[in-house]
Amino acid sequence: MSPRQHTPLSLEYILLGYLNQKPIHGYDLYKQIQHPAGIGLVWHIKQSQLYALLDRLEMDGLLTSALVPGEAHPLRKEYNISSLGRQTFIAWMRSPVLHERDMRQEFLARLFFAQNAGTEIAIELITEQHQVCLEWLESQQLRLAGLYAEQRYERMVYQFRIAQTETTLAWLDLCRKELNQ
Amino acid sequence: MSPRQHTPLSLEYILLGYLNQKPIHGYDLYKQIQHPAGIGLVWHIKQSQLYALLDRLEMDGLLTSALVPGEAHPLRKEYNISSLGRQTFIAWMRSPVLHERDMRQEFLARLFFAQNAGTEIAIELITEQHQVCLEWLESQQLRLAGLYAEQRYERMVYQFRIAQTETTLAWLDLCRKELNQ
DNA sequence: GGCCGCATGTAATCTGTTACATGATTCT
DNA sequence: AGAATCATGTAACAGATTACATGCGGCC
Repeated sequence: MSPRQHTPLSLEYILLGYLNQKPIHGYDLYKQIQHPAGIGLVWHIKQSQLYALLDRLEMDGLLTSALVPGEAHPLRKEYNISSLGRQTFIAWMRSPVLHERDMRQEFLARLFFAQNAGTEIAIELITEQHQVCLEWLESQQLRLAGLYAEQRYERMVYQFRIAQTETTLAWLDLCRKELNQ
Repeated sequence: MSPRQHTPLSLEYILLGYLNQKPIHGYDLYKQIQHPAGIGLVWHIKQSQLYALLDRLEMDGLLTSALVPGEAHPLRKEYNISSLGRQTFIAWMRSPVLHERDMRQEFLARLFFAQNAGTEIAIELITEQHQVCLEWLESQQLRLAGLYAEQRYERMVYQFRIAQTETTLAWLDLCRKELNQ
């Protein structure tokens, strides 16, 4: 019956999540997802993939679309969530979450192999990564002030990212101390 | 000249990293990568992908292979890193690292969209995730004792994972408090 | 006129997963 | 004899990236 052989993954739920808020067209949706105060802080997507996913979600009946001819802009294709789409989204929101098993931080891989490269290279690596984290933190701290009290959930996701980076910094310090002994 | 159109990604460097330690065949390498006290804690790979990558690394001249007929085991294909492979690996180890921009934690996506689902659902979500993190932590704590003092780098990666999860727990508590106000 | 931003895509390729195939050896 | 583990893959597909194509409207 179903035209799909696979279960939709998180990216598709994220699109449904945005469409659950209001109808939107691809270009605007892309900008919203990219926006670093929102989901863009932790989740990325390419424009070409976005359009492809919207297409597929429509084919699967989770979205409907309507062409909006432009007065002051080019032709838009505005998407709207269907009741099936809304059901699917809610089912996802309520399904059990797991502990993420795969973190794929390139830095961790390098540190792991530093055992064969010698202590000095490991310390260099740690120092460099420490610097990168610090710079990122400094570039971000300013933004927190810009998140108003009403933007609760944006702020939470933001704070998560900050907290994780601070933990990484503290851990890097510990590693460096241990290697200097 | 080169048969490849792409630059190798981290997974391929991880294979080179293991092969830089000693010659090994696919099956053993797979078990080492999977082993949760090592790189397996943060990086996953499927067996079929592993064999495919080894194949490609050999075609690219980064590895050589030799068949080892078995006395007490089936036929093995033992891989050895080439000098080009070693150069490639070292260049990767010394290249600049970036701050990871993409974390893709499904839980964060759900929390973000909880703004449309209501506070109760958000609190439910947070409570559930808190439980998942706690259970994971408890399942892991025992292992730290098993990592001897010599296994420095394994222990560091391990401690990173633990610290990140503890930070997540603290952050979840903060979120819950804020939503309960 | 030329460039930038808006807006939607296509094609090719690469990365990673799922499912399956095959045969040897070891354990019970 | 049968099951589990050792050992190496193939085929098909899904997910994601890169590069390119196309056209409209507004601004300098």
